[in-house]
Amino acid sequence: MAATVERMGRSSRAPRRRSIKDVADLAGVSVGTVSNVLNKPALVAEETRIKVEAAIASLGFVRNGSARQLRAGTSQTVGAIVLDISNPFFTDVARGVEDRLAEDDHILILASSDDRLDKQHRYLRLLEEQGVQGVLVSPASNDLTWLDQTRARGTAVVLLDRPSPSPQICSVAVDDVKGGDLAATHLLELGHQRIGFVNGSTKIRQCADRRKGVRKALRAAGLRIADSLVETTVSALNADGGEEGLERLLRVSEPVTAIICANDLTALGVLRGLRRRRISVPEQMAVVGYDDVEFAGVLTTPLTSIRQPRYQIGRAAATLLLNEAGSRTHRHEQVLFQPELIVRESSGPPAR
Amino acid sequence: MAATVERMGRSSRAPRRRSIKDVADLAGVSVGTVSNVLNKPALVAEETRIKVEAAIASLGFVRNGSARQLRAGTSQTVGAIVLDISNPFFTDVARGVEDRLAEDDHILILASSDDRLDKQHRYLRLLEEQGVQGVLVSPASNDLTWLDQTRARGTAVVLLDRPSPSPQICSVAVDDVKGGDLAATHLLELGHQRIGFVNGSTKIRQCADRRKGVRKALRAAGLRIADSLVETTVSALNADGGEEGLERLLRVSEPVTAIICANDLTALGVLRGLRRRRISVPEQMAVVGYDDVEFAGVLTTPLTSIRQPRYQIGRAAATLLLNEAGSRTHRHEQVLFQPELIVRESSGPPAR
DNA sequence: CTGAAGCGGTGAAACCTTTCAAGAATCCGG
DNA sequence: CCGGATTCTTGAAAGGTTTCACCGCTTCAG
Repeated sequence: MAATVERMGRSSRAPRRRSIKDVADLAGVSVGTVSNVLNKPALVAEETRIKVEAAIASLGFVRNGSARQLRAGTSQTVGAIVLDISNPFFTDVARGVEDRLAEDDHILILASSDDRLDKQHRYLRLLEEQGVQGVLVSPASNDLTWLDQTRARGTAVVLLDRPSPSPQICSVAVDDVKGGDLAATHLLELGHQRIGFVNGSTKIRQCADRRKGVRKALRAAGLRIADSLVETTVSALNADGGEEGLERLLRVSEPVTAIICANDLTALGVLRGLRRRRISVPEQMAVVGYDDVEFAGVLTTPLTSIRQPRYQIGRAAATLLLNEAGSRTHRHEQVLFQPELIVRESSGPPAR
Repeated sequence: MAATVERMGRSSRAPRRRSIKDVADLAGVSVGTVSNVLNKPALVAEETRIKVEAAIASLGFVRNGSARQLRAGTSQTVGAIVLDISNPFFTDVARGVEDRLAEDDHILILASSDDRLDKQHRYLRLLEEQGVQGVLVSPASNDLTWLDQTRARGTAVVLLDRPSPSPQICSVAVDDVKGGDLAATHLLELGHQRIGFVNGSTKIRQCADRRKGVRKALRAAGLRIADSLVETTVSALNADGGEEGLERLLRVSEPVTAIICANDLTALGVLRGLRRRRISVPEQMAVVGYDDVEFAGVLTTPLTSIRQPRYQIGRAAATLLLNEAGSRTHRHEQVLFQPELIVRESSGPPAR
């Protein structure tokens, strides 16, 4: 992993950027006209426009965004603060945001708070200084006092992957209760009566909601929670956490015939542990994941999972933000997407 | 996947942002002094500083980045244009970039060109307008004429994941020839004499380089390429491509005992195909992937792969860029990282 | 006692663009 | 050929920050 420096060279850089004035001088018009060519081409005569455009091209002129923004009072940037940029969920959301912004010629400043409040605040401040039109935030804590302050200073805010606590705040999220319900109902319909649930801490909103959904489904099927659900909480929602959870579930006296996992990485660990113990999937144990990450379908045993419309979430959030930043009389909206069950080979009926 | 709007509310937003002048008035000092408090606190007397800081806090003042940048001529932003923001490789690189930039209080504007030249150029222009200190670009084509123009206008450029064609250009990349060599050498040391290679088009630089490395290793071991290497080119470097490549390799008269894959997704397809045919890994067929993506180690048969120092690549690129943008007498550097072989269970000696 | 340097702060210029009232040029019908 | 409408273009102001020459005072070395 050692880096090697191969070759070197010296640099000398250009001194000063061309300004609109340089263009005006070259084209023999005033700066106002150049500005009009740039922003309201319809106002300027064909002939003049061509002259100016030629000057722009020959100088390689590029607008100075700062001056533009300072004067016009409006910027072309939007900020997003996500919890973890390495998480494919947020990456896909970001892609949706970016695509939507591109349609309005805006660009995205993407930052990752790593679930830390201090980083979230630091980025929030930097983005405000940049004069972003607004920010999409996947909040790192339940404390939302910063939100009012930020909005009071004129920066629009849309909550990402977190339902809004108030009708005064825009948000885009997914119905995690429904997701848990879908997973459990699917297994119940296959005939399972006793289900294991490898979950994360209920302090995490997503985990708490998914748990709620699972329990709801069991009750709706007329089962007693105490008889039909074996829950285990793991500290890390990754493959190792999954193996650990599996181990605990297998030690329970009355064994489960199916396992729901809080996310696909956890499910991966469960699958790995089952394979090591030569417990076949889905014949001896059904497994359902959550997130439907890209590799879920290409595992040696393709994984049944709950899909969230990640790209659409991003698009919706961007749309809301552009709308909120754009109009003075904006109607705040709370968008709630529905998750979807993707059935693959890892789930089947329980053994006879 | 249908979205539902749950509740609504109306908005009313603040009229005007606080300026440095408001702070000065409240604190009873001049704007120059406030500016000094902000930028050179050492220059201003303790007492005055405290007064000003109190005023800033009580007004909730946030610097206007545009005005600052316009006057100071320097910004706090850096742009990055990557080929695919959904690719974990680039995500991890981005994280490295971001972390490094944070140390210097800079922020990252991240854009994805999706391998399209038009998008690359569009983003390049927008970033220039924003007045970024510089851009990290993973180029979408071999045409680098834009680079000189961009630099002539004063924007620093560092190539990402592409070795620089000239000593006048900074770049950070990984030695893909070495990576191919590592994979092949590993298999040769295990005793394999006849190896399959599922590769992408050699038009892709990474694929061409890795192929070069594989062939080099075989020659170094005294083997004839014609006898020891069976190559197959697949159109898509994903799981389906892998299955397709595997199928072709298995049809060859003199069978291979090991397979090298152009990336881990391809390897996933190969593994899946082998499993379906009940060919055991690694006993009957050894498999080596490339990239060491996160799930490589948690597959049902953990995958031997070639790791690239993604995070470090990002950090290095950011460092180079900050350096190039910062100093007038910058020495251009071409950093080449070395890949690393990660041995897991999918590779073993050939069957007797 | 003098001149220079240090201190803490001031106020105006400069950065580059957009905006807009007003002026110039052109064109039309009468 | 004129008055007036229409179409283009101009010039200057405005926007918020940083920078820098400068000011009046104190301190200190010579």
